[in-house]
Amino acid sequence: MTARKEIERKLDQFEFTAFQRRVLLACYGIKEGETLSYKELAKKAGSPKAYRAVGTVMKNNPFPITIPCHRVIKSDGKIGNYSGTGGVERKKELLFKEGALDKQD
DNA sequence: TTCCTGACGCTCG
DNA sequence: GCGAGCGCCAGGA
Repeated sequence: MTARKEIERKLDQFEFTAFQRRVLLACYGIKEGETLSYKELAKKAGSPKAYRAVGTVMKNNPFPITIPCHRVIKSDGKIGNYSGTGGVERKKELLFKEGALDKQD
Protein backbone atom coordinates (compact mmCIF):
# COMPACT_ATOMS: atom_id res chain seq x y z
CA MET A 1 0.00 0.00 0.00
CA THR A 2 1.64 3.15 -1.15
CA ALA A 3 1.24 6.46 0.59
CA ARG A 4 -0.35 7.73 -2.58
CA LYS A 5 -3.04 5.09 -2.23
CA GLU A 6 -3.74 6.33 1.26
CA ILE A 7 -4.18 9.84 -0.07
CA GLU A 8 -6.47 8.65 -2.81
CA ARG A 9 -8.51 6.78 -0.23
CA LYS A 10 -8.76 9.84 1.99
CA LEU A 11 -9.71 12.04 -0.92
CA ASP A 12 -12.37 9.49 -1.75
CA GLN A 13 -13.98 10.26 1.59
CA PHE A 14 -14.57 13.78 0.39
CA GLU A 15 -16.97 14.71 -2.34
CA PHE A 16 -14.26 15.87 -4.70
CA THR A 17 -14.66 15.94 -8.43
CA ALA A 18 -12.28 14.06 -10.71
CA PHE A 19 -10.55 17.31 -11.56
CA GLN A 20 -9.99 18.25 -7.93
CA ARG A 21 -8.56 14.83 -7.15
CA ARG A 22 -6.24 15.00 -10.14
CA VAL A 23 -4.95 18.38 -9.02
CA LEU A 24 -4.45 17.28 -5.42
CA LEU A 25 -2.72 14.06 -6.45
CA ALA A 26 -0.50 15.96 -8.87
CA CYS A 27 0.37 18.30 -6.04
CA TYR A 28 1.09 15.34 -3.81
CA GLY A 29 3.59 14.18 -6.41
CA ILE A 30 5.78 17.24 -5.95
CA LYS A 31 9.04 16.19 -4.32
CA GLU A 32 10.47 17.81 -1.23
CA GLY A 33 12.67 20.77 -2.03
CA GLU A 34 10.98 21.10 -5.37
CA THR A 35 8.46 23.69 -6.48
CA LEU A 36 5.94 23.77 -9.27
CA SER A 37 4.00 26.63 -10.79
CA TYR A 38 0.24 26.64 -10.87
CA LYS A 39 0.41 26.29 -14.60
CA GLU A 40 2.69 23.26 -14.40
CA LEU A 41 0.43 21.70 -11.81
CA ALA A 42 -2.57 22.28 -14.03
CA LYS A 43 -0.68 20.58 -16.83
CA LYS A 44 0.10 17.58 -14.62
CA ALA A 45 -3.56 17.45 -13.65
CA GLY A 46 -4.45 17.17 -17.30
CA SER A 47 -5.86 20.66 -17.82
CA PRO A 48 -2.99 23.03 -18.78
CA LYS A 49 -5.33 25.95 -19.19
CA ALA A 50 -7.14 25.39 -15.92
CA TYR A 51 -4.46 27.05 -13.79
CA ARG A 52 -7.13 29.41 -12.53
CA ALA A 53 -9.20 26.52 -11.29
CA VAL A 54 -6.13 24.97 -9.68
CA GLY A 55 -6.03 27.82 -7.21
CA THR A 56 -9.63 27.13 -6.31
CA VAL A 57 -8.78 23.49 -5.66
CA MET A 58 -5.76 24.31 -3.55
CA LYS A 59 -7.85 26.59 -1.40
CA ASN A 60 -10.06 23.61 -0.63
CA ASN A 61 -7.09 21.34 0.02
CA PRO A 62 -8.10 19.16 3.01
CA PHE A 63 -4.49 18.21 3.87
CA PRO A 64 -2.30 21.35 3.65
CA ILE A 65 0.81 19.48 4.82
CA THR A 66 0.20 15.97 3.56
CA ILE A 67 -0.52 17.48 0.19
CA PRO A 68 2.32 20.01 -0.23
CA CYS A 69 0.28 22.80 -1.67
CA HIS A 70 2.92 25.18 -0.34
CA ARG A 71 5.27 23.89 -3.03
CA VAL A 72 3.04 25.43 -5.65
CA ILE A 73 4.14 28.93 -6.51
CA LYS A 74 3.49 31.43 -9.26
CA SER A 75 5.25 31.05 -12.59
CA ASP A 76 7.08 34.32 -12.01
CA GLY A 77 8.77 32.86 -8.96
CA LYS A 78 6.70 34.68 -6.39
CA ILE A 79 5.15 32.83 -3.47
CA GLY A 80 1.60 33.64 -4.40
CA ASN A 81 -1.01 32.96 -1.77
CA TYR A 82 -1.69 30.45 0.95
CA SER A 83 -4.86 29.79 2.90
CA GLY A 84 -3.32 27.32 5.30
CA THR A 85 -2.22 28.02 8.86
CA GLY A 86 0.17 30.95 8.99
CA GLY A 87 -0.61 32.19 5.52
CA VAL A 88 2.16 33.08 3.06
CA GLU A 89 4.67 33.51 5.88
CA ARG A 90 4.18 29.88 6.85
CA LYS A 91 4.40 28.90 3.22
CA LYS A 92 7.75 30.62 2.82
CA GLU A 93 8.99 29.04 6.02
CA LEU A 94 8.11 25.56 4.82
CA LEU A 95 9.78 26.12 1.45
CA PHE A 96 12.87 27.48 3.17
CA LYS A 97 13.11 24.43 5.45
CA GLU A 98 12.77 22.10 2.48
CA GLY A 99 15.45 23.97 0.60
CA ALA A 100 13.11 25.05 -2.15
CA LEU A 101 13.66 28.65 -1.21
CA ASP A 102 17.14 30.16 -1.20
CA LYS A 103 16.42 32.71 1.43
CA GLN A 104 13.57 34.21 3.35
CA ASP A 105 12.05 37.47 2.39
C1' DT B 1 -29.42 27.37 -14.94
C1' DT B 2 -26.80 31.55 -14.83
C1' DC B 3 -23.61 34.72 -12.84
C1' DC B 4 -19.64 35.76 -9.91
C1' DT B 5 -15.37 34.73 -7.95
C1' DG B 6 -10.74 32.88 -7.51
C1' DA B 7 -3.88 30.56 -3.74
C1' DC B 8 -3.00 32.65 -11.82
C1' DG B 9 -0.82 33.50 -16.66
C1' DC B 10 0.09 36.00 -20.72
C1' DT B 11 0.01 40.01 -23.75
C1' DC B 12 -0.01 44.80 -24.66
C1' DG B 13 1.07 49.65 -23.76
C1' DG C 1 11.39 46.53 -17.18
C1' DC C 2 6.86 47.42 -14.95
C1' DG C 3 1.88 47.83 -14.50
C1' DA C 4 -2.84 47.14 -16.11
C1' DG C 5 -6.19 44.44 -18.48
C1' DC C 6 -8.14 40.36 -20.46
C1' DG C 7 -8.61 35.33 -20.68
C1' DC C 8 -8.47 30.79 -18.96
C1' DC C 9 -11.41 26.59 -16.27
C1' DA C 10 -14.00 24.93 -12.39
C1' DG C 11 -16.89 25.51 -8.35
C1' DG C 12 -20.31 27.75 -5.42
C1' DA C 13 -24.45 30.60 -4.53
